[in-house]
Amino acid sequence: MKQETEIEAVCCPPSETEPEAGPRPIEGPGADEELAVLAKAVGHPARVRILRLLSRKEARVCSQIVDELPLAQSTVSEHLRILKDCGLIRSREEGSRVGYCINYEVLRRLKALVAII
Amino acid sequence: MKQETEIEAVCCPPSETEPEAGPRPIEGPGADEELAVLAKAVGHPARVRILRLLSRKEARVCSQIVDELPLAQSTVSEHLRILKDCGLIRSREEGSRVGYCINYEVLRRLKALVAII
DNA sequence: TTGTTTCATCGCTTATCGTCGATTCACGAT
DNA sequence: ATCGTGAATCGACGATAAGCGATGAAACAA
Repeated sequence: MKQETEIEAVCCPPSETEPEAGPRPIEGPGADEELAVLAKAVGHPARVRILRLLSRKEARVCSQIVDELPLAQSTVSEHLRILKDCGLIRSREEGSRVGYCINYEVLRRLKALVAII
Repeated sequence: MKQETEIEAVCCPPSETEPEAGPRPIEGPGADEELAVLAKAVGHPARVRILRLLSRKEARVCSQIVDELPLAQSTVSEHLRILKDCGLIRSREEGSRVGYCINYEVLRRLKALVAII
């Protein structure tokens, strides 16, 4: 049996290609760039919607997310890729499906960066 | 004598064309769109930098901001316009200069919208 | 096997963004 | 009046983003 906490049970493991999430400065040029990258990813209504769907657990797998949005499957897939590239979400293969979940570590980081503006 | 608090003394009055800042829902489609608009405005390093300069009071007037950024004056002016259009900053004519300041009401709103993702 | 489902990726078109130099406009100073 | 300064706007350009349909790959069902 794998060691799974309540929250990890429905979430996705970190991937190798995921951006580093270690301790980083919350100010300075690097932080400016980091905040800009995360904010840009959030800067689209469809992606905000996706984040909320995942956060509220109203959807988990790709096909469910597609059903909730008035966009083509390929477009939704692209939005998911953008959110994944900046680390805000993670994915896990589940048979023929793909489950997505929030990466709360990066989301906390975004909140912290916004909070100190 | 005008009624000026410590903070208002260095800030700018609301403009007529400024987006409505009344009580609005923090969830739902409207909130998604609102968060996307604000996040998109923050989604550029130069604009993050401008917000920090204003927040830390390291710069106030346009020419100071231009001096702090490695961009042409017209480009900085465009970034200022984008931040102003979404309500995150305000401007005030000061003789031949233009003073800018954070609109803390809208900034608080952004923080709240991000916080509940 | 063959078909179906699920999702990512490719190719393409259109729209928006970012940047700049040049121009214009409004003030103050001379 | 003219000049100079500070800032917004304009026009153009390349780069990036957003959207879609079509295709491809993997998993499951029959």
